[in-house]
Amino acid sequence: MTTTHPRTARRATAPSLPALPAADPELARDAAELQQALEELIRVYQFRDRDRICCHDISVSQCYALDALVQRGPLTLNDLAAHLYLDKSTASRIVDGLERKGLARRGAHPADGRAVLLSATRAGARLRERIRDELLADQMRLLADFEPEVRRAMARLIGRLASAAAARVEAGGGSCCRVD
Amino acid sequence: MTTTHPRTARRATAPSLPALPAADPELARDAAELQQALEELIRVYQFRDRDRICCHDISVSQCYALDALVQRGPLTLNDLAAHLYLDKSTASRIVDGLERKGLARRGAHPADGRAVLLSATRAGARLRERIRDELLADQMRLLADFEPEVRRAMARLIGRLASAAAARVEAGGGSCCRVD
DNA sequence: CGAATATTGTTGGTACGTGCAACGAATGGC
DNA sequence: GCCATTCGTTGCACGTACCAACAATATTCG
Repeated sequence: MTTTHPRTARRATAPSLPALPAADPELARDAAELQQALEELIRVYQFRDRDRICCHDISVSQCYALDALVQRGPLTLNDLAAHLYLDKSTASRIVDGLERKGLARRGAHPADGRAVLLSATRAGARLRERIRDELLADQMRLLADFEPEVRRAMARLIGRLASAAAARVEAGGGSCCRVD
Repeated sequence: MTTTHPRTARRATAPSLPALPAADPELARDAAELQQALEELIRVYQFRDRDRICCHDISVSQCYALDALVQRGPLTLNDLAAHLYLDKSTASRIVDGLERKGLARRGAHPADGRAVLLSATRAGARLRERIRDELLADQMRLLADFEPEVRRAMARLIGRLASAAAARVEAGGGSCCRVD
């Protein structure tokens, strides 16, 4: 325990894992398999994103933020932070970067003097479109090797998984080392 | 173009997107859906990992590295870096962190005086096991809501997708703004 | 063998990502 | 009008990430 990371050690060891579906070997196997596959998937996609996005003079996080601003219209900083699962300070700095590059704008909130309304500029929307097209082209090349039913199933199932995971997280479904 | 990120601008605009499977609206739709779903999935899982792993006084990257060392036995630094899709300097620093915490060790390579052989310590293996169990428990709780066939399919398809993506990346399937 | 070349890992430099705590400004309840 | 709350920014500390340069060792080839 040399460095005490901020997010560190709210409780080091769970006394006993909370309410598991208990003995279901099938479930356990599926979970392990999924865990392994997800880890690989995330590692490789993170790399891909770094590689593909950074050459547009924009970071991956900035790209995600830009995407959110384009897709979900004007957002307050808190909204954006929540959507990205980031601290508002982090979100603020990411917006700093986007603003510096002229890709996003901080506007006044009509009804709340404290809040800011973030939106993408024309240039931001254009860039986002270009990057999106490139990633999509990548994805198409990758998917072309799969049978149509398989790739359709992939998209659907991953969507369901993402939604379920998001719901879990948003429901506070267990922040770090749960305090019950 | 204020800040010139290292990985920036090897070529700003692709002259014309290389060899797409061209006109297949089905494929395009699936790709777009998958893209969207993956983005959400990765965002939420990254958050989960940060939240779950960091409270063990270890960073997400360090955890991935530790996992690789445990699962794949002793590795050289280059091997580890390749596995994690990171620069060797980054990998070296991550190992610094693990070593400082007594979770990994740098050993001499029997056949090559330049190389180091990285391995996890007992403590490292134990920690990795504990974290793995927690993540797995999470995963099980999440999967418990799905029908058995669905969750099995999820695990399998995500595995296939990850493999395909990894193969693409490793084949140099298109580094940033491809130079042809 | 010995010199040139290549590879391995570390370090310096730079910039961004990330969270927490503390802060000023504005809002809202009373 | 005052106090508590909320919004966003900033200070701080550290991790992540790249590239470039370097020392130490291996390898190739004359």
